[in-house]
Amino acid sequence: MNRTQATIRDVAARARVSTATVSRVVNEDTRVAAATRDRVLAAVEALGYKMNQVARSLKKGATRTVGLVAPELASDFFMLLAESLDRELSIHGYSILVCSSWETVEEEKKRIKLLSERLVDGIVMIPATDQGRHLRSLQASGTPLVFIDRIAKGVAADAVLVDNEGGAREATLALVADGHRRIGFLGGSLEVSVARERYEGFTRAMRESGLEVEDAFTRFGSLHVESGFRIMAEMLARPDPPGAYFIVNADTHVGATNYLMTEGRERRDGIVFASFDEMPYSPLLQLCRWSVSQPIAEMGRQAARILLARMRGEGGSPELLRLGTTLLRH
Amino acid sequence: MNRTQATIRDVAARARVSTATVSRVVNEDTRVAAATRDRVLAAVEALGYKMNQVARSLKKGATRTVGLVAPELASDFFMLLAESLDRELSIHGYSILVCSSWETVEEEKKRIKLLSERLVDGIVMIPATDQGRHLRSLQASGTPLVFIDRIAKGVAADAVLVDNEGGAREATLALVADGHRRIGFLGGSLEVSVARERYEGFTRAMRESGLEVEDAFTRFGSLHVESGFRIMAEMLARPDPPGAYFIVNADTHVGATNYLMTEGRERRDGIVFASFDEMPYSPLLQLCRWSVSQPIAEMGRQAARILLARMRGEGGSPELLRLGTTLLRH
DNA sequence: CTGTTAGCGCCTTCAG
DNA sequence: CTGAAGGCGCTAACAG
Repeated sequence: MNRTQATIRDVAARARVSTATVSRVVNEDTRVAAATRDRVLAAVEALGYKMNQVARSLKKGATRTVGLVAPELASDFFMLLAESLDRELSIHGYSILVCSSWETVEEEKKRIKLLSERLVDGIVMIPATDQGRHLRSLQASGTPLVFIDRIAKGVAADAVLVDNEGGAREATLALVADGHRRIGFLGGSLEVSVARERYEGFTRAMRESGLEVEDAFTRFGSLHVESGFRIMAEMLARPDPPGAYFIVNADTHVGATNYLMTEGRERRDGIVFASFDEMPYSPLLQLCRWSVSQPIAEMGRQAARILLARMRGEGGSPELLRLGTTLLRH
Repeated sequence: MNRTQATIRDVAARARVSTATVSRVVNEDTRVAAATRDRVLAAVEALGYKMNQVARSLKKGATRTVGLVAPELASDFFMLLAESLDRELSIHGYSILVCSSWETVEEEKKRIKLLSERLVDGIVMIPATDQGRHLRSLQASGTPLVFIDRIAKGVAADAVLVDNEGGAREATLALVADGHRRIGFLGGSLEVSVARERYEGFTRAMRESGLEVEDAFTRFGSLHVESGFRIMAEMLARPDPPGAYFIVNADTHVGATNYLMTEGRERRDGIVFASFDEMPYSPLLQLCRWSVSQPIAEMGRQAARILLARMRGEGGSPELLRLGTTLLRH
């Protein structure tokens, strides 16, 4: 085994052709005589030649790489998305460079800069916040950007979202139809567009049903398990808490249910949830009556489709896709 | 905004220095006069210069990128690992290129080739199977490789594993101590080292306790939710199923519990689980009495540590790390 | 302290 | 159908 990797030159020398011909062969250019091609391929085989994609990228100004930026990597939503994106993009020869923004704009900015220096051909991102001004320079440089799940302001990019307001409204109306009149809201900060839209769907459904949205029955936290645990505990510490709740996402839902599991059975009797997200472990969420299922894999497919089109150079004004959700009864 | 990205040359021209000086400044080389540095930095600012990392990588023969290959991206274990790795590696300026092997060696081989062509500086992988012969050429090329969670045969690489046998044994012994004598095993294929080792821990504990491992009480599937659901159903379809089970991982556990949730309460009364993995939703796994918690974040940290050392060029024989697990009572 | 120069490995006209 | 040659943007000797 040779210490150093064979280059296109070594192959050329061995096959007694020029590097241009080797390049043509390995790139499947048709304008090469069959005999020459065979000689080149034999040399490739013999030397264990492997193309240096970095050199190729430098020459072509494109890397066949897309960046994926998310506020955190350890979330069910993110991983399903990443899997869907990988499936779609790898078919077309793209690799995925993942990075976490740790839920802050500053870190997001750094990641974007990094990706941009690495000449990624496109970026898919779940923005950490509503703020999108730091993405301007990216756009100016011509790198396609597709938002997914959430959207940031101040920058015109394609986006694949779900109908958060509609889904939340539907779920809340289902609780109302079940006869609940005192309904609480357990959710994430309104600064995150997803949480805000779901809150709006909730309040709209309440208003349409002639019900009051009581501040005392509303709790905002982050979108994490611990937050769900805490705000559920806070809620139940109140004198007369509601029996039904709309919950903003899966993690909050898990946290809230976890809290109730630490309490006695009598404490959770008569408590009912309607919640965003349907996960493999959803059947275990005993208090869940309604869940709003998001088409996560489809979001990944659509984002990949749009990004691929942009990377192919297809122009046009930004596409804003809002996919529907499905209400499930448990 | 200029149509084309400024290069080191544009900066050099504007600052009236050579490209070498610009290179020194942007690479924080100290041997540059303060006045010159300032002029260069001003030009960098004015032109919005951004280093082309692809060109840099070509020149240096290193990309500050590590590949992460896993059988699937959509698993809680994988995503926690990815997060931990990203945290550790990004500190040192490395980015992560993720790809899925879709649980097959052929696909794994393709991904490895891709990563290797992209000149990643190192690879962390959860092998899809025991087979590791296709990783030989990678090793020969000098790219450091660290296995995590599982290990493949036929190739000498560093590995970060957990004590699967010990953890499974401990959990099984706990069930025995609770008075159970008829204990079933719900698990993954023995061709996956993780499942095989846990099965061995289970049988060892049974043997040590003077108990029989009955084939009729043993079910192998994949390591997924659906598999857990199915094998639990199969087990309970038997005339006289056991009341206690050791379950090989979180997904199988969720699947098995999901199945029991579809059945009446009387059906699951008296059924108890001991299982590998502790997840945020674990409190919802009502039938779980004992769980074996894996230090996933620590595995990521250790893998990153080893990989960074290898990428720094530190030699030595492969390091095989086996981290301990923690038995938790529920 | 700064500049000149020679590539890293590949692609791509342009000739032949 | 094939070869020669000039970079892509950056770094690293080597001079000065």
